[in-house]
Amino acid sequence: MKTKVGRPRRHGETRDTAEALKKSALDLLSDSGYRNVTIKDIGRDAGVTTAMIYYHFRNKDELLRATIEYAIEIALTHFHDISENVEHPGAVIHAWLNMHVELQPEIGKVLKLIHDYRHSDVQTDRIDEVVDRFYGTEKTIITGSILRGREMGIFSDNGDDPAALSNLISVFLDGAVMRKSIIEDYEIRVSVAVFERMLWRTLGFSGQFD
Amino acid sequence: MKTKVGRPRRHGETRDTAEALKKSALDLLSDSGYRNVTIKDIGRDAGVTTAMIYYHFRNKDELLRATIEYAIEIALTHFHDISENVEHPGAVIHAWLNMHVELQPEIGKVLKLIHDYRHSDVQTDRIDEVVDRFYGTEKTIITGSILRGREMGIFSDNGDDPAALSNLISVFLDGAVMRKSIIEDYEIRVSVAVFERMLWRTLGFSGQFD
DNA sequence: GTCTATAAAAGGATAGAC
DNA sequence: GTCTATCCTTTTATAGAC
Repeated sequence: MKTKVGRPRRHGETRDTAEALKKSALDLLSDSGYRNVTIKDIGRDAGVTTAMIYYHFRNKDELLRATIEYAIEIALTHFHDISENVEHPGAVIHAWLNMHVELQPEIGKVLKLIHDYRHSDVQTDRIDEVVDRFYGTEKTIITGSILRGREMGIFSDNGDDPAALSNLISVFLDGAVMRKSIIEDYEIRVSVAVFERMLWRTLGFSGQFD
Repeated sequence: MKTKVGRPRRHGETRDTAEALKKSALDLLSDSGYRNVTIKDIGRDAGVTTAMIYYHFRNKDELLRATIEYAIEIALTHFHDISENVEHPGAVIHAWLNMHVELQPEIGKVLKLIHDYRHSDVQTDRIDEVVDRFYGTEKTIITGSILRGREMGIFSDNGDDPAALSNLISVFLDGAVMRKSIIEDYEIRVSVAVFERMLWRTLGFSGQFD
């Protein structure tokens, strides 16, 4: 993930501090919610004063926007890892589901930030774009796997639209990740496993990779 | 829903204004997010001054807590409507899914408030309780329908735990409602329909009610 | 129960030195 | 690049009259 070129630096922005700030912002904001987190809190957590925030970012909203972009970039890295390193279409989807279980806290943070920001009065254009990319990547990977699986004869073609199925998976996973962040006791691993079984049934797949 | 007895009134709390305030709070908070909404906004929307809020509620957090309770009470009313007026177990689940499509904005508001509140520093005990009741009611209704459907021979018993299936439905619906509030274009109706088909397949049900 | 007026606090943002 | 000090605005909350 090189953003050296193409991303306009605001002033003389150095990586270290700006990134530390985004990291702190991500943690604090997703954990305590926007309302409880002040510019001062974020600075303290990152080990700098508030003035530094205004050196690196135009204002609090800018920091937030940058933080969401930052969080999504990280998530997208994991997304691509799977699509590039896993072959079997069933295994891709399996890995996909599992990734959400393993990385629930991280993905939960991203979702929470997106959700928080959604109906704010801040200009959301650039965030819209990165959110679209987030869900777009997911759709590409899952839809592609379903299609490939059908071509390979692993999945049966029961007429369901692959895009619709992909959407189903995506929505369920969001729900699961969110539920886990609302209800501590929620057994996300079990829940996702039940969903997976249901999915294989729908796709006419045995659930055995190789 | 009579709360006349048992719920301690703070001062001389009259229904009209207090409820108007909760209504306004629910709208504004779920729409713009906590951070953009001030006590003044809520008062203005409800047609009273800020002082009135402090007459009816101890502080902003108290108003919020009351608002969440209020929102969940409303949702629970819809919940019970279905379980009491629909007979066929398949139809109950169908109605359940549909209710989330129809009432997405309202349920979305509730979820958003719950989510917002979750990791705040406010004492969350009373909210925990009402959230548990919210999900508990859902679980009771859906699990009961599945069991009843199996007893009636409408659903086949494939060994899946009814509670786990109920959970699956609940989580998916939360995801769908949330997705709709994040992505305007998301076709929640279609998405839920796809899910329903998948569910009937899992339950070995034709999808025909009578 | 509701308002006006105002106190008290917090938070966002900036100037200027190093 | 980073800090100290500080300003200014917004927001929460209260006192007291009607």
